Amino acid sequence: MNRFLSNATNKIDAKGRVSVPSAFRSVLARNGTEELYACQDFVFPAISMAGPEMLDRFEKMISTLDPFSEKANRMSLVIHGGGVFMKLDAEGRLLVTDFIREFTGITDRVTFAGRGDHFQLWEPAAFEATQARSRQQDFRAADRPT
Amino acid sequence: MNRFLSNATNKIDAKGRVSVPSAFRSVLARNGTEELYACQDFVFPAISMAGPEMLDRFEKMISTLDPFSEKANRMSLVIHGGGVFMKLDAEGRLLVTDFIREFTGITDRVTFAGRGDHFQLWEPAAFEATQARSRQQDFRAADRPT
DNA sequence: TCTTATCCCATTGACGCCCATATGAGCCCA
DNA sequence: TGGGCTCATATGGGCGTCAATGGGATAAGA
Repeated sequence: MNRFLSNATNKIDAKGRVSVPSAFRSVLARNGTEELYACQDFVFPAISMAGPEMLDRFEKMISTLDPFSEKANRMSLVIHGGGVFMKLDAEGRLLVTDFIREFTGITDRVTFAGRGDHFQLWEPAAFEATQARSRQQDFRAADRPT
Repeated sequence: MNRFLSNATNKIDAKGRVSVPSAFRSVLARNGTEELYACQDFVFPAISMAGPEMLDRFEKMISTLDPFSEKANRMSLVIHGGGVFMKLDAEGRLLVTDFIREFTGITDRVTFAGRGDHFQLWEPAAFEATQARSRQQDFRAADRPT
């Protein structure tokens, strides 16, 4: 499998590290991803992670704009200024930095959620709640004939 | 990695110096940048820094404008009149001058924000606020890459 | 001479690298 | 079917290195 699927919750240890689920790590390995680009999600209080190609996609989008425009500047501020490169340690763990904690509310446990071409870091309760709500609102309602 | 990414906040010491984040310094080293060109950002209350090639880009940009236009004049005033060359000390610190303080509002701490091909110096709270607002305005709605 | 900037060295705390332990799922074999 | 074995994942922690910071000493400029 080459896509990020399902979810799992792991503990943060005393040093602030957390194991990335093995299933996700093997997707990364298969894609040859060494470094991870992490950025704040635009909708939810979650951190999105993927290989550098995600950053490339964002930059391509910015490059269509006038580089001196305010909009291009704002986008760069979020994409470049709000993104980080991280790498896993030998055991496949990553450091849960303040950058991640503050944005997500994560304290001692992390829920990893697959999102197809990337995965996300969530505060467990927030993930639970948001997922439950999404299931109801977004599907049940919309797609029914009125 | 050869781009300026992510952000970090460092303290200004009693002598007015601040450490440039190690990640940024290694990008500079990789590009062989010794001297830094600094100027006021056009959009935000931040100081932009990069190697001298950034000045070249700006000049090229101005040369596309009518040299007698007000816009060309204003730009030159900022780029040439407001630009400074700085260099780091042996420990990778730079001196936070009044030029920087007055324009940004920086007092005792500096947020370094990556911008891809350059990086910026911000007053921490201002960066936080501007980035958060940009994330909402420009991304939530429409313009996400597919 | 006094102030401001540069050079050099010390301290501390965080992070990376490495190895050890535990938990649990699957497997083999009786 | 049940007991024990094995392996992989998740977790815990020691230790060395480096980055961030502090501060004294020296050089340069006003």
